[in-house]
Amino acid sequence: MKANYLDELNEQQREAVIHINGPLMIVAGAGSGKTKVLTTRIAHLMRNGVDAFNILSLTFTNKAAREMKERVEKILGSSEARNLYIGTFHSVFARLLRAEAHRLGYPNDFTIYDTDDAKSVLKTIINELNLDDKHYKPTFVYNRISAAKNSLMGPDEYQLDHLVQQEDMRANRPLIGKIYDMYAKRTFKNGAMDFDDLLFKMYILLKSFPEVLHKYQHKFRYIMIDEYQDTNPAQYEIIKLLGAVNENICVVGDDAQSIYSFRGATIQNILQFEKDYDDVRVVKLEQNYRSTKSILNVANEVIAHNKGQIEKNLWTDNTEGDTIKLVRTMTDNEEGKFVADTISEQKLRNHYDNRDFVILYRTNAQSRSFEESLRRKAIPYRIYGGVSFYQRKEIKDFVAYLRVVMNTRDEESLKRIINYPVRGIGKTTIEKTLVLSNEHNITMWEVLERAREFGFKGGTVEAIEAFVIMIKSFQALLSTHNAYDVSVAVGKSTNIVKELFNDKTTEGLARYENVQELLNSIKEFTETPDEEGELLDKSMGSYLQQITLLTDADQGDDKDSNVVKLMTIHAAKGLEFPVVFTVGLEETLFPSGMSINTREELEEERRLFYVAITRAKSRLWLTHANSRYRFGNLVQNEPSRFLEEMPEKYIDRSYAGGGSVRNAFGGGSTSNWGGNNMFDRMQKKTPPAQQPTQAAKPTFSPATNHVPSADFAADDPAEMVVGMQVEHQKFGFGTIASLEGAANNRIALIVFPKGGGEKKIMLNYAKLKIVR
DNA sequence: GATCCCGTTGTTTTT
DNA sequence: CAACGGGATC
Repeated sequence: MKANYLDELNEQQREAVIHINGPLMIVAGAGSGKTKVLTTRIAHLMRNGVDAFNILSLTFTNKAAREMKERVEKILGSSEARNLYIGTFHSVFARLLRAEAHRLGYPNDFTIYDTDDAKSVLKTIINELNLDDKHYKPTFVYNRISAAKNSLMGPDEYQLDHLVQQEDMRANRPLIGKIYDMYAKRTFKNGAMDFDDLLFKMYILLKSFPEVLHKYQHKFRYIMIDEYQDTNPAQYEIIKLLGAVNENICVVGDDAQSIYSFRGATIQNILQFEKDYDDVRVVKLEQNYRSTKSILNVANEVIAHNKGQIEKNLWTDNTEGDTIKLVRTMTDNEEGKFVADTISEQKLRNHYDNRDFVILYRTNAQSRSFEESLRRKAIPYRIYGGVSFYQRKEIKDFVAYLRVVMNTRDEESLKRIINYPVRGIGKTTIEKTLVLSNEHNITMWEVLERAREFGFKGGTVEAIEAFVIMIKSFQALLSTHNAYDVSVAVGKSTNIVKELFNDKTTEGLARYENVQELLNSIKEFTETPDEEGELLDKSMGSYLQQITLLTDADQGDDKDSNVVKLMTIHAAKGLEFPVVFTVGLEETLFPSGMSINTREELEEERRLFYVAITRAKSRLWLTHANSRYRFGNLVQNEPSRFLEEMPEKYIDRSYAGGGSVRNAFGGGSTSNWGGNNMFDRMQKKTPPAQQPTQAAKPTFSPATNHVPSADFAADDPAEMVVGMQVEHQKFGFGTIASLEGAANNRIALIVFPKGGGEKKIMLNYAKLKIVR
């Protein structure tokens, strides 16, 4: 054990670490050494006689959990840390539920449904109710149910709650409560829990079984929660229950970084923590060790635009550093090119490696232009997020076998594989099976097991019996072989591997490789040696649980891969990089057009921006494009309002008008707009063309200089017809030349005499005022 | 039962 | 501009 571990802390950090008993709230500003405090505190607890078995630590990602364990071990110099209970809310509760599920009537090897599985079940139910799944969109219904569960509202409460019912009525979807009810029953029948159930059922478990609650209250005497600002009411209540006896609850968070309200998180949890317990000790970590003064000052000033925060003053001893560069390009492609060029230059000029750069964006869809430009310059990169490996069809199919082997109640997975690969169990048979299972109130699997008894005949019954025997043979294998061997057997007996191997198309090849990769991952999982006697759960059930609960941040962070990283700002939370590009800073994109309707939404967008800025250690670029493709159309975007909230002092706006500068120089061709030109201008600080008005807001001049009428207000697009005179905010007055597209996606061709000629305008997107 | 073509649809953010 | 789903077709 390092004797001097306390010496490495500043005063506030030490105060947080040595507080052992009683509720503690650590308000940890960005880059203030939060992880260090958390890990040191755990080590300190253990050094002061607290048994590792009695410590529960909840994190946001599995990766954070792993790191935390490693760091505690390092401080302690022993492997006692392996006994700590560290993990994400979801994975920890999944593990506890796997031990207790029988009490709730679930199999201990219950399946965990990911979002796709859940939506698929919902779609089935919606169709069963003869509802239109275009009106009752599974995604919409899923979100409603998810929100309900995250506020601990079951189907009955949902249907009895006036406010909720009113909302559904107003949305013209009064039957969501009914769907919720059926969905809950169906997933239960399937022996499956969705993500939200892992919290919701955990709560139910603790509430309904006092002996269970007592057991875990006694076990988890010390509870630590990271990223507390992103917890939702369900998590809040569970923590409250678990911590009620000892009240040794330590929460760590930063209200300025609360960015998950769309997932039910409520910032109130952290704002109210002091009122939840008596004698809450509050420690504020206000020294930032990560960023330059310039970066931190910009961040502080931006976040100051939000109301009602926990008061704190984040400061740093670091150097002032470079100014923050603000860059405007004409298009999204040029934005991509600019970033790639700048990365090349910075590598040469400041000796950075690829791994020092990150490109942060608001939406996953924005990655495209950066991928292209990086590929063109042969800069290796890696995208985090997007479609996960485990969401690919061939992987889901294979995993469905494993799920059925573990839990035959899982109808969703069963339906997926019952005739894949084709084995003569067709649509009619499946329908019949489902009807029988409903009639007799048994699972689909039981119907299959008793197929002959239920009157299936000829080839069908043979096919079914062969299938049942096959699955049972896998189950038998499970008791003598490990997860990997069983998986290989599945691949062989089902012919899936062979079939994919024989498919020589490019996609077929990719699918084959993906399945091989899956098998490899199972192998790795089963064969990773137990670390110093640590008993890891190597069962198939544990594997399946792990892969569905993987977070984006968890995907292979090959420490040695020297590549530029691309990710959403959400995915970047908790990370830091020497050089950060935050891109797409435009109105309707960042802040998102979906989140500008209430103060709360806008403030969350601003916090997101704050998170983006504070990821940077030494250099920060902020970029935006004049126009970009969205929904297949070129749209013009105003620069983000957040850009106006930054203090001039630390900002270098000299490239703000990249496009205009280029025009001023007369170089019209994009292709010769090389990075070197850009770089040269940067070094020489050549004043851009519109320098004289720099002090004002030169960047924010609209594409044309139309000033909207005083009474400008958007009219209903439905009323617009050909020949009508309209006014556009930017393009001025024009005439509708033609209209196309369906009722709610009409596209008008409008002639703007002063605003640049013909424009195609999406009516439900652009704001147009009818003149006559 | 598979494949192809067409139209529709969607872009916040994720455990 | 994708990607996905539904329907028609073989």
